[in-house]
Amino acid sequence: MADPAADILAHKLKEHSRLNGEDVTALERLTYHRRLLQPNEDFIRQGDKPDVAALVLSGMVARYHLLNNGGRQYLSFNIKGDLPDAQSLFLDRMDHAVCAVGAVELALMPHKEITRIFERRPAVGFAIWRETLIDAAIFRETITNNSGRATRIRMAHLFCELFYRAHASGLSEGNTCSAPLSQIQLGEALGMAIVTVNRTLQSLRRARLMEFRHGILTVKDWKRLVAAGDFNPDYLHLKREVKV
Amino acid sequence: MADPAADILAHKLKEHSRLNGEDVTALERLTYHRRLLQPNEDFIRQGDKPDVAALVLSGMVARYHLLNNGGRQYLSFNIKGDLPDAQSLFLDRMDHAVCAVGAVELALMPHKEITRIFERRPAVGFAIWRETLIDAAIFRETITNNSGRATRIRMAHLFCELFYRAHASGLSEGNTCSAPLSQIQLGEALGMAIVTVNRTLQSLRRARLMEFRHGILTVKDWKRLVAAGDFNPDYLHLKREVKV
DNA sequence: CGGAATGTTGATATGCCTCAACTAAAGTGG
DNA sequence: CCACTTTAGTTGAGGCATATCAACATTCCG
Repeated sequence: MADPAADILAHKLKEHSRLNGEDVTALERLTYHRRLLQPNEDFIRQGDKPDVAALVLSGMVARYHLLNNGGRQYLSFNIKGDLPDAQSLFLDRMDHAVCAVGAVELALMPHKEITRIFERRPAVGFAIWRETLIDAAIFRETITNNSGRATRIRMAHLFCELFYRAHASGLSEGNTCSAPLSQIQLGEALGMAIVTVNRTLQSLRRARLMEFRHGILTVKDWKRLVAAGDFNPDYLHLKREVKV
Repeated sequence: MADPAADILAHKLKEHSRLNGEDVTALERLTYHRRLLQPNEDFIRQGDKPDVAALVLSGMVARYHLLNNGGRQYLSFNIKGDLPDAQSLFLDRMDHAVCAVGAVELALMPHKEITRIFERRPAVGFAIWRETLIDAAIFRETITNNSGRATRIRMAHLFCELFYRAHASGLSEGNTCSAPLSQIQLGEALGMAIVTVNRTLQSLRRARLMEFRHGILTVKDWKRLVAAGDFNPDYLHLKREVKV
């Protein structure tokens, strides 16, 4: 019987790539080591040299930079099916850290086993490559979001992305999804002071676009939230249209 | 005789990856079509579906997003040896545009020929994959730079990166390098108003850290510029130490 | 030489950060 | 289980950095 982690991985890669039966079989033969993370626990630190790659099975992880002034800059958030450190397959040292947001379950796969698959099943390699390219596309969008958009638009955009990606991966429940972030963390992701985060959240709530409480995002009016966030999901490069 | 473009490509990939003689031979057998771009000319637009990948032979190209409000957000700048649209090998549609900054010479290589190399020379595929991963690392650093750092640090960091990368590719001349950007473009890269760009440049010049005039960056005091920009080149993932 | 784009300077406005105080919730130990 | 401590969230006031506006200088380019 195949490890359920293999299903999660195969399912995720099929969101954007084509895999045949043998490709999936190769994924099923990988070794998956379980690891549980406490909320806020660091999984990888800047400078580490991992020899395994992680697959998120449940919960949310965050990638971040430490700033010289002691601050923290969140770079992206990853959910079930994501490979937050796939880059470590080809970049020796981590240039950023990865931590758990809320409780997290990971599956760890040895680099050597993964790269060995690439020799016989190039399509698997291309799918994971594509996964890292989508990652990069999300980083680009974040540059634009954090540099070029006003605070309210910026925050709406982040929540659009979080909900859309959760929804596309089947993790939304009705008009809600889990995002166990504090306002402090939102500020460190969006480059805003906490006070501003708080007031911007209130503004979005008063406008009946969305609510965010206790780590639960509730979308009240998707269409207007998308408009308020200048959100266009093309950059996520999903194979199928995702209806919200 | 091999196309000089092949040398440029092989040389670039060797900045971070190991290639053997056969790998280089494979690169030499690629078809390289020349294309010249005028200053400011768009090479690819958002939504395009390229079937060739570009190699920068000379000059500088910029990748950018168009904003809904008509503005422009520059995402990164690429110089000789860079592959600004390598992602198009595996992502159908461009989620951003690429334009020339100053006059540019490109070599275009058919996607099909490149992916055919991957079958026989996986090391070439991994090297180009690594190239796209370094790209992503630079995007991450840009998120941090534009979201988490004050204007003066932010600008110093950008110039550190531009100089360091030019220097690593052998494109610096003494303590200067070419960066044919206008102050308007700097503002659109850093998320600053033009007036602020102008005054921040003056501040860096008065402090005798650097000068930027007529598209020429002159480093007056590298050590202090690095300190002023919180610059640490680890994120560029170069194989060798680069002494400035 | 004239017109457009870019760069420079000064003055003003404002969005957001900082500071501060307080409330609410969550986690801890007796 | 409840006092206690800590962390997260909320509200108000004030100041500063940076955007915006406006005028002018300079360079570029036809």
